[in-house]
Amino acid sequence: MDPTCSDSAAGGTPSRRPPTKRSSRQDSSSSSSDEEDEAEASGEEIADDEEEEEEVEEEAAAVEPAAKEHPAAAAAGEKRGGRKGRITISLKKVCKVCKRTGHEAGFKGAVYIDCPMKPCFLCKMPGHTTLTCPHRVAMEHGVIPAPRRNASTSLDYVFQSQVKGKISMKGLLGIWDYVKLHEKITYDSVHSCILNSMKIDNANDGILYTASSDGTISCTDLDTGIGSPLLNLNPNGWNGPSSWRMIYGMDLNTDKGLILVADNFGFLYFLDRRSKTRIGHPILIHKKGSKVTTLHCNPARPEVLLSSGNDHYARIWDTRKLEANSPLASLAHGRVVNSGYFSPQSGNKILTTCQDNRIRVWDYIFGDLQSRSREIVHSHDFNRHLTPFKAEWDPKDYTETVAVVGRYISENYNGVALHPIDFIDTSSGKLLAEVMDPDLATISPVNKLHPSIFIWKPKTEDELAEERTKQKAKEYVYGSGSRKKTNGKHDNSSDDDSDGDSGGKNKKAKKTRFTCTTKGKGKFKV
DNA sequence: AGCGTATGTCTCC
DNA sequence: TGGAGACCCTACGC
Repeated sequence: MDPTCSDSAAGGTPSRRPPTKRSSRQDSSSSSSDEEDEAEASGEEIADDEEEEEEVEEEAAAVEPAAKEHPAAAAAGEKRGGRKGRITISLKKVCKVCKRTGHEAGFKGAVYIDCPMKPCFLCKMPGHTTLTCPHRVAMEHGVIPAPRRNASTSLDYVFQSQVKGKISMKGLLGIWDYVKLHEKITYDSVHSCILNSMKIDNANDGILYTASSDGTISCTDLDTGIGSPLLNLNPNGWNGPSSWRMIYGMDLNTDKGLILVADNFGFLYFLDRRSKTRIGHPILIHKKGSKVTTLHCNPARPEVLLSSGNDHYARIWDTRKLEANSPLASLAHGRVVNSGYFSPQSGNKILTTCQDNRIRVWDYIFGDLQSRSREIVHSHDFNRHLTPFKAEWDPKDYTETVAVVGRYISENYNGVALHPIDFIDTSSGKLLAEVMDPDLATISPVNKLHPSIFIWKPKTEDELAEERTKQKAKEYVYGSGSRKKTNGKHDNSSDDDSDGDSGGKNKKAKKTRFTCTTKGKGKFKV
């Protein structure tokens, strides 16, 4: 029944991998140093560049004292079954990424050092690393550290009970009022696999719809906790991964009383909310066999549907005349599209998150959709192990410009690597704020902003006018050449970015149309 | 503290 | 076309 228990898991640990053609550049640094050891033991020269690093060599008889200082050497000696011969302990710098010597990549304290042999991890362009990427968000400017908390709070309770607690089951659904934490209820019988989407039916207060990788849609009454299944795409149970259907995308069309559902094979289903029955036949809306990641009904025109999928497309549909291969528009992306959302008020804009490390914005869905209005470089290209990152609109931002999205690349916060949650002005690509908390050391791929509680305060007309004046003064002093320097050859957010540079140069980018209040905990950079 | 491992997509053969 | 293997900053249990 559980697809995750299948034998479909690919890859495996490096130690299980058979040898490949890349014999001189093996997967792990340990294996490559083993090779060097072997080579030296047999008198061969090592082809690698000789760097200035020293090598310590010990005779087998002297292993014991060496092992005290170098446990790895002892382990290596044991592995070889006490084979007599010279033990070489290499102190060469070996890059974990490209396996070459002479440089290192990885964490140095809380700062991650990039491999200079690879393209930039952030914007994917060659010639520089993440640290020097023009799209890099710098932490050093205008940061006000949050006070470290020692006292236990209600959040600590949640953390202790949920994160640290032993939760071995999958598909748990927890519901609580955040001011009454002790009344939290956990349901373990609603789904048997991970929950991918949840929607509360605003027209029927207290009804929650959930979509899961177990292939079912459930409807749960939040007051009574009574749930009922609405749809099961795997009525015949587990017959292997090739036939197991999982549901990721789901949305409600409250006008028509419909629930729209999409599976990991590219098909869209309609459910009638009241009769709890399927309507019509499944319709192929993305490449056959590819996952549909999100569905979103347009808030102003509920018959207009946005789907995004693993086939590198986001598509707009008219659900009144829906047929396969008949989208109103197909929006091409560089890689898998993690999510796509209409803007929350007018529904005229589209915001997508793609695994090519770019957030894309279309300003007007009834205009020319062939090319996106903006493309914002942002670090979120991590899909394995984690829920895919999804940028979302701030639902209470009437100007439909602010989006929230978690960031993958960490920042050094008082010696700790933390992953901020970014607030981005999608009209310019500028970072408005980043939120961090030492108690939140994990990555936050999915974030929901409160529908009514503001952490943003729109600027007054006077403040805006003052900023415009300051900006003009800067342009006069520095000229307009900075944009070229900043963006270089990268085609990023600036197609119609009249303000000049985008995401990375944040000393200038910090102030735009919003300020951020210091309500609550965590760190805000404005 | 350190190791093992689940997990998804992409590229190459 | 499909399968095997690679993959840069995880999170968590043992």
